[in-house]
Amino acid sequence: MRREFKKKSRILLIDDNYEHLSGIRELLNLEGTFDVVGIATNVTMGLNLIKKYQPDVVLLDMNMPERDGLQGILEINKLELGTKVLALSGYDDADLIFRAMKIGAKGYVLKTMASAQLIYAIEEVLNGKIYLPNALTSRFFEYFQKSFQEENSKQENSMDEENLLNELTQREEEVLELLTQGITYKGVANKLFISETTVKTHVNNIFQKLQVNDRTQAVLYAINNGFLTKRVKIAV
Amino acid sequence: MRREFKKKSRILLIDDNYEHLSGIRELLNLEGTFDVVGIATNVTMGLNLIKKYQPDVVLLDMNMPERDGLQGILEINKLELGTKVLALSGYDDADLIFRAMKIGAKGYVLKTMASAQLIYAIEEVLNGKIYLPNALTSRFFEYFQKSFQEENSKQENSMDEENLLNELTQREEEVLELLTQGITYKGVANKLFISETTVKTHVNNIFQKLQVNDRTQAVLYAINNGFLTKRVKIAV
DNA sequence: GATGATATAGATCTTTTGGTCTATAATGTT
DNA sequence: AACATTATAGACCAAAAGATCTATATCATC
Repeated sequence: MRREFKKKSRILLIDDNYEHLSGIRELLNLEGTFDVVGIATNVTMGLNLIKKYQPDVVLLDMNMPERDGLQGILEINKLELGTKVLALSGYDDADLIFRAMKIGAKGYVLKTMASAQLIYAIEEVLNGKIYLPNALTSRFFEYFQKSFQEENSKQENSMDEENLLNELTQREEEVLELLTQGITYKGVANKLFISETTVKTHVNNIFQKLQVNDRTQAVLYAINNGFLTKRVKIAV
Repeated sequence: MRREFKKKSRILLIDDNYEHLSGIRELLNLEGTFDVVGIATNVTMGLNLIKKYQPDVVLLDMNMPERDGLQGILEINKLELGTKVLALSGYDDADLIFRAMKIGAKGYVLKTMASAQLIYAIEEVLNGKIYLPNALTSRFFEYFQKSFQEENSKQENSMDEENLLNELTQREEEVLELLTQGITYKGVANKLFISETTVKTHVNNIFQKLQVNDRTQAVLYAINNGFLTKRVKIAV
């Protein structure tokens, strides 16, 4: 696959600093393999241009007034045009990096980085990879690990303690699952095609096993102990 | 800071494959800047050696029987000796990478990687950085973003919708807070020094505002709508 | 064939919850 | 002064939830 014969990659730039914008455009145009199909100084304009020109990659500045970069990522992704967003920022703010990556940026580069690295980042992203410079990867993970620290130390301690959820039989798990959706005995009975009293029996057994005395506590126990695994929640 | 005068870095290896263990030991010894202070073929042995020799870095194989690698990371960190764990694995299993990094690995390298890269990884980790090869960074982030996908798309849609929790008065929030701990009317009444009927009134108002009909649903609404923000949960 | 675990279900009773309506005091707003 | 909001609280009632005890039927396993 020789570069010369490849179609030029379509790039769009969004940055409220016009000087910077022009600088990058020059740089990318000089490179020869890129085609800067549009530039915008705010997200709203950018979104319109994206719809119009459907670029492969959008370089999106994170630090803009009003509708900011994070929001921009979400909205670009909402268009579902397969546009890849490469976040661009002046600072290596760990929180910002974390949030940008979390909501779907394909990479994150600093404005202070050498232009060669920017080019490389764009190429990686174009190839479907995710690109984060080593320094930012470090900062990202420090933040990442810190945000999970609490949970980890909790887990260290509770790891040898058995998870009471494991005591539940399959049927009991099904019942609990429905309880975590806020359903009454009658509702559960209907869903599982069993009598209400049977549900009550199951629920009572669940309470015994989880050492709680009511639904709410059972549901909370379930949520806090990985019953609804893969649940992730960090404020954007 | 010239390498020759630096104290050799202390490394410990844990891998159930003895051949591999010896191979790495040779490699690191040849390098000259490392001092392999111990090797172990399982986590239990490894932990003992770590307590004894206090290495700077532990190379820990992820794919071991019985007490596995993830558990190993947790337990090494629990010792709080500042030992840096570099995870080592034969496969680039995204889930495993994610979980290892989440619980505090300082890096993750594949056994198939060139020895130079292993050396580099160890050095980065020794310097307090976090090291993940580009390929694994990509895999990590794909997994990472996927696990947040649901939440992101939810946020896109619900971003303008008002959060019903905002309708609640301060007192109602306090009551809801207690409900999310699984407390009865009587319990809430005692905690807030008000009568049980007052609590009922508040709770009824909360139900109205959140458009639910019982505690469980209210608690679930609260949890799912950022009442307990910064809550993070991914199964280890 | 006895044992144990599981799923099913009925009877009974107490406690808790939830719905509705009314009422008062305090506070702030127009 | 009139009005709205909020926090407080009582009365009453119906529905739901929870606790306890007993009892079958199935299935695996020893």
